Amino acid sequence: MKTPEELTELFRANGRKVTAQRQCIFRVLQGDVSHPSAEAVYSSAVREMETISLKTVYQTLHDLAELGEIASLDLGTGMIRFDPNVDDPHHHLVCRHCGKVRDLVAAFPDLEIPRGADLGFEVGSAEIVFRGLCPECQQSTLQPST
Amino acid sequence: MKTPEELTELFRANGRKVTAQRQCIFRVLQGDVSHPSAEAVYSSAVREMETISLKTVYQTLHDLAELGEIASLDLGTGMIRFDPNVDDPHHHLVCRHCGKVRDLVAAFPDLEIPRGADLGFEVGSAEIVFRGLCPECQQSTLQPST
DNA sequence: GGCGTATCTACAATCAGTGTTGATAAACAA
DNA sequence: TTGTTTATCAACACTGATTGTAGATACGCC
Repeated sequence: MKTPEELTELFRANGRKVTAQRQCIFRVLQGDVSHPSAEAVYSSAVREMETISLKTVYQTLHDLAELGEIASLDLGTGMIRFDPNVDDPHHHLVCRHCGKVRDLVAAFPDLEIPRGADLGFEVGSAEIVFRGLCPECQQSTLQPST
Repeated sequence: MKTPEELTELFRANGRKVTAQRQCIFRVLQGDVSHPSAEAVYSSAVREMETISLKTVYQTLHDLAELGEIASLDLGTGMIRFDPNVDDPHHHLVCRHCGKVRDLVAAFPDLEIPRGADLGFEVGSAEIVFRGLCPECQQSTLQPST
Protein backbone atom coordinates (compact mmCIF):
# COMPACT_ATOMS: atom_id res chain seq x y z
CA MET A 1 0.00 0.00 0.00
CA LYS A 2 1.10 3.53 -0.65
CA THR A 3 1.85 6.07 2.08
CA PRO A 4 -0.90 8.38 3.31
CA GLU A 5 0.71 11.19 1.32
CA GLU A 6 0.72 9.19 -1.88
CA LEU A 7 -2.86 8.10 -1.28
CA THR A 8 -3.85 11.70 -0.79
CA GLU A 9 -2.41 12.53 -4.20
CA LEU A 10 -3.99 9.50 -5.79
CA PHE A 11 -7.44 10.33 -4.42
CA ARG A 12 -7.23 13.89 -5.69
CA ALA A 13 -5.96 12.71 -9.07
CA ASN A 14 -9.09 10.59 -9.30
CA GLY A 15 -11.46 13.44 -8.51
CA ARG A 16 -12.02 12.22 -4.98
CA LYS A 17 -11.80 14.62 -2.08
CA VAL A 18 -9.42 14.07 0.76
CA THR A 19 -10.91 14.53 4.19
CA ALA A 20 -9.49 14.20 7.67
CA GLN A 21 -11.52 11.00 8.05
CA ARG A 22 -9.95 9.45 4.99
CA GLN A 23 -6.43 10.38 6.03
CA CYS A 24 -7.11 8.88 9.40
CA ILE A 25 -8.08 5.62 7.72
CA PHE A 26 -4.99 5.78 5.49
CA ARG A 27 -2.86 6.03 8.62
CA VAL A 28 -4.65 3.24 10.42
CA LEU A 29 -4.10 0.87 7.51
CA GLN A 30 -0.39 1.67 7.18
CA GLY A 31 1.59 -1.42 8.08
CA ASP A 32 -1.46 -3.22 9.42
CA VAL A 33 -0.76 -6.87 8.87
CA SER A 34 -3.86 -8.18 10.66
CA HIS A 35 -6.23 -8.09 7.67
CA PRO A 36 -8.74 -6.05 9.64
CA SER A 37 -12.47 -6.09 9.07
CA ALA A 38 -14.30 -2.81 8.50
CA GLU A 39 -15.33 -2.85 12.16
CA ALA A 40 -11.71 -3.33 13.22
CA VAL A 41 -10.55 -0.42 11.06
CA TYR A 42 -13.39 1.62 12.53
CA SER A 43 -12.41 0.92 16.13
CA SER A 44 -8.82 1.88 15.38
CA ALA A 45 -9.94 5.02 13.63
CA VAL A 46 -12.30 6.05 16.42
CA ARG A 47 -9.33 6.19 18.76
CA GLU A 48 -7.99 9.08 16.67
CA MET A 49 -11.32 10.64 15.64
CA GLU A 50 -14.20 9.97 18.00
CA THR A 51 -16.78 11.28 15.55
CA ILE A 52 -15.94 9.16 12.51
CA SER A 53 -18.79 6.92 11.37
CA LEU A 54 -18.70 3.28 10.39
CA LYS A 55 -20.29 4.12 7.05
CA THR A 56 -17.38 6.40 6.20
CA VAL A 57 -14.96 3.59 6.96
CA TYR A 58 -16.82 1.22 4.67
CA GLN A 59 -16.92 3.81 1.92
CA THR A 60 -13.24 4.66 2.12
CA LEU A 61 -12.25 1.00 2.21
CA HIS A 62 -14.30 0.43 -0.92
CA ASP A 63 -12.67 3.42 -2.58
CA LEU A 64 -9.22 2.08 -1.73
CA ALA A 65 -10.16 -1.35 -3.06
CA GLU A 66 -11.53 0.20 -6.25
CA LEU A 67 -8.24 1.98 -6.80
CA GLY A 68 -6.40 -1.24 -6.18
CA GLU A 69 -4.57 0.03 -3.10
CA ILE A 70 -5.98 -2.63 -0.80
CA ALA A 71 -7.62 -6.00 -1.42
CA SER A 72 -10.95 -7.03 0.02
CA LEU A 73 -11.10 -10.69 0.92
CA ASP A 74 -13.88 -13.02 1.91
CA LEU A 75 -12.08 -15.78 3.75
CA GLY A 76 -15.09 -17.32 5.44
CA THR A 77 -14.66 -15.53 8.76
CA GLY A 78 -18.05 -13.84 8.50
CA MET A 79 -16.69 -10.41 7.66
CA ILE A 80 -14.89 -8.96 4.66
CA ARG A 81 -11.22 -8.56 5.51
CA PHE A 82 -8.99 -5.86 4.04
CA ASP A 83 -5.39 -6.44 3.04
CA PRO A 84 -3.08 -3.46 2.49
CA ASN A 85 -0.48 -5.73 0.95
CA VAL A 86 -1.16 -5.67 -2.78
CA ASP A 87 2.43 -5.39 -3.89
CA ASP A 88 3.71 -8.91 -3.61
CA PRO A 89 1.56 -11.86 -4.56
CA HIS A 90 0.73 -14.13 -1.68
CA HIS A 91 -1.83 -16.45 -0.17
CA HIS A 92 -3.46 -16.62 3.26
CA LEU A 93 -3.33 -18.52 6.50
CA VAL A 94 -6.66 -18.45 8.36
CA CYS A 95 -7.14 -19.62 11.94
CA ARG A 96 -10.30 -21.69 12.11
CA HIS A 97 -10.65 -20.90 15.82
CA CYS A 98 -10.19 -17.13 16.17
CA GLY A 99 -10.34 -16.02 12.55
CA LYS A 100 -6.85 -14.53 12.53
CA VAL A 101 -5.47 -14.01 9.02
CA ARG A 102 -1.85 -13.76 7.97
CA ASP A 103 -0.10 -13.47 4.65
CA LEU A 104 1.78 -16.44 3.36
CA VAL A 105 4.30 -15.09 0.92
CA ALA A 106 5.24 -18.05 -1.21
CA ALA A 107 4.84 -18.86 -4.85
CA PHE A 108 3.02 -22.01 -5.86
CA PRO A 109 3.94 -22.32 -9.48
CA ASP A 110 2.04 -25.47 -10.32
CA LEU A 111 -1.50 -24.15 -10.27
CA GLU A 112 -2.08 -24.86 -13.91
CA ILE A 113 -5.45 -26.44 -14.52
CA PRO A 114 -5.17 -29.69 -16.48
CA ARG A 115 -6.42 -29.38 -20.05
CA GLY A 116 -10.15 -29.89 -20.24
CA ALA A 117 -10.71 -29.70 -16.49
CA ASP A 118 -11.67 -26.03 -16.49
CA LEU A 119 -15.22 -26.74 -17.73
CA GLY A 120 -14.96 -23.82 -20.09
CA PHE A 121 -14.20 -21.27 -17.39
CA GLU A 122 -11.87 -18.45 -18.33
CA VAL A 123 -9.80 -18.48 -15.16
CA GLY A 124 -8.20 -15.23 -14.09
CA SER A 125 -6.81 -15.92 -10.66
CA ALA A 126 -6.25 -18.58 -8.08
CA GLU A 127 -6.27 -18.06 -4.33
CA ILE A 128 -5.14 -20.58 -1.80
CA VAL A 129 -6.53 -20.50 1.71
CA PHE A 130 -4.65 -22.53 4.30
CA ARG A 131 -6.84 -23.29 7.31
CA GLY A 132 -5.55 -24.33 10.68
CA LEU A 133 -4.77 -23.07 14.14
CA CYS A 134 -2.69 -20.01 14.89
CA PRO A 135 -0.02 -20.29 17.59
CA GLU A 136 -2.24 -18.72 20.27
CA CYS A 137 -5.18 -20.99 19.55
CA GLN A 138 -2.98 -24.08 19.62
CA GLN A 139 -2.35 -23.20 23.27
CA SER A 140 -5.97 -22.66 24.18
CA THR A 141 -7.24 -25.80 22.46
CA LEU A 142 -4.78 -28.24 24.01
CA GLN A 143 -6.47 -31.40 25.29
CA PRO A 144 -6.68 -31.10 29.11
CA SER A 145 -5.20 -34.47 30.12
CA THR A 146 -3.16 -36.15 27.42
CA MET B 1 -23.06 -38.05 -0.91
CA LYS B 2 -24.99 -41.12 0.12
CA THR B 3 -28.40 -42.05 -1.28
CA PRO B 4 -31.56 -40.83 0.47
CA GLU B 5 -32.02 -44.36 1.86
CA GLU B 6 -28.51 -44.47 3.30
CA LEU B 7 -28.95 -41.00 4.76
CA THR B 8 -32.19 -42.10 6.38
CA GLU B 9 -30.33 -44.94 8.08
CA LEU B 10 -27.46 -42.67 9.06
CA PHE B 11 -29.78 -40.11 10.63
CA ARG B 12 -31.58 -42.74 12.65
CA ALA B 13 -28.28 -44.31 13.72
CA ASN B 14 -27.33 -40.90 15.09
CA GLY B 15 -30.50 -40.46 17.09
CA ARG B 16 -31.95 -38.03 14.60
CA LYS B 17 -35.47 -38.40 13.35
CA VAL B 18 -36.26 -38.75 9.69
CA THR B 19 -39.10 -36.60 8.48
CA ALA B 20 -40.71 -36.12 5.10
CA GLN B 21 -39.05 -32.69 4.98
CA ARG B 22 -35.61 -34.15 5.47
CA GLN B 23 -36.10 -36.83 2.87
CA CYS B 24 -37.26 -34.19 0.47
CA ILE B 25 -34.00 -32.32 1.05
CA PHE B 26 -31.99 -35.52 0.65
CA ARG B 27 -33.59 -36.03 -2.73
CA VAL B 28 -33.07 -32.46 -3.84
CA LEU B 29 -29.36 -32.66 -3.09
CA GLN B 30 -28.85 -35.95 -4.92
CA GLY B 31 -26.65 -35.34 -7.92
CA ASP B 32 -26.86 -31.56 -7.57
CA VAL B 33 -23.62 -30.26 -8.95
CA SER B 34 -24.49 -26.57 -8.69
CA HIS B 35 -23.28 -26.02 -5.12
CA PRO B 36 -26.65 -24.56 -4.12
CA SER B 37 -27.15 -22.04 -1.37
CA ALA B 38 -29.67 -22.76 1.37
CA GLU B 39 -32.15 -20.55 -0.47
CA ALA B 40 -31.60 -22.53 -3.66
CA VAL B 41 -32.16 -25.83 -1.88
CA TYR B 42 -35.27 -24.31 -0.32
CA SER B 43 -36.73 -23.25 -3.64
CA SER B 44 -36.14 -26.72 -5.07
CA ALA B 45 -37.66 -28.33 -2.00
CA VAL B 46 -40.73 -26.09 -2.05
CA ARG B 47 -41.57 -27.46 -5.48
CA GLU B 48 -42.10 -30.87 -3.83
CA MET B 49 -43.43 -29.70 -0.46
CA GLU B 50 -45.11 -26.31 -0.49
CA THR B 51 -45.15 -26.06 3.29
CA ILE B 52 -41.48 -26.66 4.06
CA SER B 53 -39.77 -23.77 5.81
CA LEU B 54 -36.43 -22.18 5.11
CA LYS B 55 -35.38 -22.79 8.69
CA THR B 56 -35.85 -26.51 8.26
CA VAL B 57 -33.66 -26.44 5.18
CA TYR B 58 -30.90 -24.63 7.06
CA GLN B 59 -31.13 -27.06 9.94
CA THR B 60 -31.01 -30.15 7.77
CA LEU B 61 -28.12 -28.81 5.75
CA HIS B 62 -26.22 -28.18 8.97
CA ASP B 63 -27.02 -31.68 10.17
CA LEU B 64 -25.72 -33.14 6.91
CA ALA B 65 -22.58 -31.05 7.15
CA GLU B 66 -22.07 -32.13 10.76
CA LEU B 67 -22.28 -35.75 9.69
CA GLY B 68 -19.79 -35.07 6.91
CA GLU B 69 -22.23 -35.91 4.14
CA ILE B 70 -22.03 -32.51 2.49
CA ALA B 71 -19.52 -29.68 2.72
CA SER B 72 -20.44 -26.09 3.48
CA LEU B 73 -18.33 -23.59 1.62
CA ASP B 74 -17.89 -19.85 1.84
CA LEU B 75 -16.53 -18.94 -1.57
CA GLY B 76 -17.15 -15.23 -1.39
CA THR B 77 -20.43 -15.27 -3.28
CA GLY B 78 -22.34 -13.82 -0.33
CA MET B 79 -24.04 -17.06 0.67
CA ILE B 80 -22.84 -20.34 2.10
CA ARG B 81 -22.80 -22.94 -0.65
CA PHE B 82 -23.36 -26.64 -0.07
CA ASP B 83 -21.43 -29.33 -1.88
CA PRO B 84 -22.75 -32.91 -1.89
CA ASN B 85 -19.47 -34.14 -3.32
CA VAL B 86 -17.35 -35.09 -0.33
CA ASP B 87 -16.01 -38.32 -1.74
CA ASP B 88 -13.26 -37.18 -4.01
CA PRO B 89 -10.97 -34.30 -3.06
CA HIS B 90 -11.27 -31.32 -5.35
CA HIS B 91 -11.12 -27.56 -5.61
CA HIS B 92 -13.53 -24.97 -6.99
CA LEU B 93 -14.10 -22.78 -9.97
CA VAL B 94 -16.11 -19.66 -9.13
CA CYS B 95 -17.60 -17.30 -11.70
CA ARG B 96 -16.94 -13.76 -10.59
CA HIS B 97 -19.89 -12.53 -12.62
CA CYS B 98 -22.81 -14.82 -11.74
CA GLY B 99 -21.42 -16.72 -8.76
CA LYS B 100 -21.69 -20.12 -10.40
CA VAL B 101 -19.54 -22.76 -8.68
CA ARG B 102 -18.21 -25.98 -10.18
CA ASP B 103 -15.92 -28.69 -8.90
CA LEU B 104 -12.45 -28.88 -10.30
CA VAL B 105 -11.31 -32.43 -9.72
CA ALA B 106 -7.55 -32.27 -9.94
CA ALA B 107 -4.78 -32.88 -7.49
CA PHE B 108 -2.26 -30.15 -6.80
CA PRO B 109 0.50 -31.98 -5.01
CA ASP B 110 2.84 -29.06 -4.40
CA LEU B 111 0.95 -27.23 -1.70
CA GLU B 112 3.64 -27.75 0.90
CA ILE B 113 4.34 -24.58 2.80
CA PRO B 114 8.05 -23.69 2.75
CA ARG B 115 9.75 -24.26 6.10
CA GLY B 116 9.35 -21.27 8.36
CA ALA B 117 6.73 -19.58 6.19
CA ASP B 118 3.78 -20.92 8.17
CA LEU B 119 4.19 -18.33 10.97
CA GLY B 120 3.60 -21.02 13.56
CA PHE B 121 0.21 -22.03 12.18
CA GLU B 122 -0.75 -25.67 12.44
CA VAL B 123 -2.20 -26.03 8.99
CA GLY B 124 -4.88 -28.65 8.48
CA SER B 125 -6.20 -28.04 5.00
CA ALA B 126 -5.72 -26.00 1.88
CA GLU B 127 -8.43 -24.90 -0.49
CA ILE B 128 -7.85 -23.41 -3.89
CA VAL B 129 -10.43 -21.12 -5.42
CA PHE B 130 -10.07 -20.40 -9.10
CA ARG B 131 -11.93 -17.24 -10.07
CA GLY B 132 -12.93 -16.32 -13.55
CA LEU B 133 -15.83 -16.28 -15.96
CA CYS B 134 -18.07 -19.24 -16.67
CA PRO B 135 -18.90 -20.03 -20.30
CA GLU B 136 -22.27 -18.28 -20.14
CA CYS B 137 -20.85 -15.09 -18.63
CA GLN B 138 -18.06 -14.97 -21.21
CA GLN B 139 -20.87 -14.55 -23.76
CA SER B 140 -22.69 -11.82 -21.90
CA THR B 141 -19.57 -9.80 -21.10
CA LEU B 142 -18.15 -9.68 -24.61
CA GLN B 143 -16.98 -6.24 -25.63
CA PRO B 144 -19.68 -4.78 -27.93
CA SER B 145 -17.48 -3.64 -30.82
CA THR B 146 -14.03 -5.20 -30.92
C1' DG C 1 -13.53 34.32 1.17
C1' DG C 2 -17.18 32.06 -1.67
C1' DC C 3 -19.23 28.48 -4.69
C1' DG C 4 -20.30 23.79 -6.27
C1' DT C 5 -20.07 19.26 -5.28
C1' DA C 6 -18.26 15.26 -2.92
C1' DT C 7 -18.34 13.55 1.57
C1' DC C 8 -19.99 13.35 6.25
C1' DT C 9 -23.06 11.61 10.10
C1' DA C 10 -27.20 9.67 11.61
C1' DC C 11 -30.61 6.58 10.84
C1' DA C 12 -33.39 3.32 8.41
C1' DA C 13 -33.30 -0.73 5.65
C1' DT C 14 -31.53 -4.98 3.63
C1' DC C 15 -30.04 -9.76 3.50
C1' DA C 16 -28.25 -14.19 5.08
C1' DG C 17 -28.65 -16.67 8.77
C1' DT C 18 -30.10 -17.86 13.85
C1' DG C 19 -33.03 -18.14 18.31
C1' DT C 20 -37.60 -19.11 20.33
C1' DT C 21 -41.92 -21.32 21.06
C1' DG C 22 -45.99 -23.90 20.93
C1' DA C 23 -47.71 -27.44 17.77
C1' DT C 24 -46.69 -31.78 15.36
C1' DA C 25 -45.09 -36.18 14.33
C1' DA C 26 -41.22 -39.88 14.45
C1' DA C 27 -39.50 -43.65 17.14
C1' DC C 28 -40.18 -47.13 20.02
C1' DA C 29 -42.39 -49.92 23.50
C1' DA C 30 -46.52 -52.16 25.41
C1' DT D 1 -52.65 -50.31 17.46
C1' DT D 2 -52.08 -47.07 20.88
C1' DG D 3 -49.41 -44.24 24.07
C1' DT D 4 -45.36 -41.77 25.55
C1' DT D 5 -41.24 -39.37 24.83
C1' DT D 6 -38.73 -36.25 22.44
C1' DA D 7 -36.86 -34.42 18.14
C1' DT D 8 -38.45 -31.64 14.58
C1' DC D 9 -41.66 -28.50 12.47
C1' DA D 10 -43.49 -23.72 10.93
C1' DA D 11 -44.02 -19.10 12.09
C1' DC D 12 -42.00 -15.18 13.61
C1' DA D 13 -38.80 -12.21 15.87
C1' DC D 14 -34.14 -11.14 15.93
C1' DT D 15 -29.04 -10.59 14.99
C1' DG D 16 -24.90 -8.78 12.64
C1' DA D 17 -22.61 -7.23 8.57
C1' DT D 18 -23.31 -4.17 5.15
C1' DT D 19 -25.81 -0.77 2.21
C1' DG D 20 -29.24 3.14 1.04
C1' DT D 21 -31.03 7.84 2.05
C1' DA D 22 -31.02 12.67 3.17
C1' DG D 23 -29.88 16.84 4.98
C1' DA D 24 -25.69 19.07 6.94
C1' DT D 25 -20.73 19.90 6.26
C1' DA D 26 -16.32 20.80 4.33
C1' DC D 27 -12.90 20.07 0.38
C1' DG D 28 -11.01 21.93 -3.91
C1' DC D 29 -10.79 25.53 -6.80
C1' DC D 30 -11.38 30.22 -8.23
